[in-house]
Amino acid sequence: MDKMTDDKRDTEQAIKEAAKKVFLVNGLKGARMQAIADEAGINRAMLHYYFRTKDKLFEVIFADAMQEMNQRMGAIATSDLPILKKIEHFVYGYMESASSNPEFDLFIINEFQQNPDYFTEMMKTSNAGTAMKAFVHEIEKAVKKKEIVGDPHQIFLSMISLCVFPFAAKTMVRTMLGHSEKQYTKLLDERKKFLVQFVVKGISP
Amino acid sequence: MDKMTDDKRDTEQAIKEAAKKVFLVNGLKGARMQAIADEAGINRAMLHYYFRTKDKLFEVIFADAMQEMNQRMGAIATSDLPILKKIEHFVYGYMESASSNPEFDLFIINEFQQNPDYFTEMMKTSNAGTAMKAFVHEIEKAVKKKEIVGDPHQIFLSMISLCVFPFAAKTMVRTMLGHSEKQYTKLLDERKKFLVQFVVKGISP
DNA sequence: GTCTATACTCGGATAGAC
DNA sequence: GTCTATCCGAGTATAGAC
Repeated sequence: MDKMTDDKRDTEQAIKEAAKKVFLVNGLKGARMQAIADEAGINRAMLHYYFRTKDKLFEVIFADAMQEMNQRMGAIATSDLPILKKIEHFVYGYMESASSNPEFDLFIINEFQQNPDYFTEMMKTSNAGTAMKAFVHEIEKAVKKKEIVGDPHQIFLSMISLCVFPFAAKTMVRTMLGHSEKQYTKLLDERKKFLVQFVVKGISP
Repeated sequence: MDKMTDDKRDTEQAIKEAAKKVFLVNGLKGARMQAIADEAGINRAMLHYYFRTKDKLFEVIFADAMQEMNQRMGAIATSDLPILKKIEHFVYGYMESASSNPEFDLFIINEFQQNPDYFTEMMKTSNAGTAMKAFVHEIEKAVKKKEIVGDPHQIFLSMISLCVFPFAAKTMVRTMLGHSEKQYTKLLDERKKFLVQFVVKGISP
């Protein structure tokens, strides 16, 4: 009995991990149930046994992914450090989180694009939304106090762009720059430091 | 005879325009031949008559798209203005071009991701590659002359990120900021001016 | 719970009449 | 050149034996 339960949990967990991998790389439509089954070391029928349909399986994985996004954006919410420290904290937090899951950014962008309504709703309830709004508000306050300059939305959008794009468009950029996987990883690693300086200078009065 | 030829050209052209629309939004795999046929006001069989297969049709459209990318990047290559003017020129050129074709950026990123080898080859032959390399080189020279500071690749990547991301992740960012289509368009329009100031400050010595 | 066999659906491609 | 009918492969989902 215990054994059965454990087996079940293990299989379920194995499927989830496999599904995450495959969905992140290929998206909902692009993912193949066979690929997920292979990755999990089981056969297709099992997937249906545990999760009924592809869509249902995706929803589970996707909820996890949103959870991760919340955490990333949570890098924002912390404490009441001065704005420049907060920015530094966000850049490092996001970039490090993204490094351990490079496919994630493009995945989210795409799924957002294909199902805007679903996400609009999701955004309201999730704490990613509130964390971000809070951060934008911090920027607004700092601008009012003349600690930094520029339109708050533009500043926020710029930070997101600078952090996310290099991961989302990884293959394209790598090809453009003619970098190897290793070189690009190095570039991304060094980028944290560069970005903090770059952004801080860009918005200083 | 003339009439037939004209009809043929017209149909072919109609298909190309329809295909471009559908492929840009849905990508190669996501696009449906039926959707293209509907958009062009003909039936599916015609698509095959004119372009044989979906892949062949895509290649034609894609070549056009790369052509467009070349032009965008061509905004770089121009003349020997001082580096800061060149940057300004690039930002305005790219953003305006992207505004008239907002789906393009995400499309390219995705197809790149899914077929890296194909593009790596494409990059070598196309002049988009050379135009970019030239621009990176300009940045390198300017850094050496101490006109600007920072790692040239980081600077280049930052410019691309700042310009491309707001279009590529349009829906996601809009949702995050809670903007309407109109508000977001305004944000993008104002962004050109913001970016030039932001970047110039960020890399000034 | 796990497997094999099979049903069903969708979408790209072809044949053949006009 | 254009249309209708049809084929065929791929991929999801289910039935049923073990």
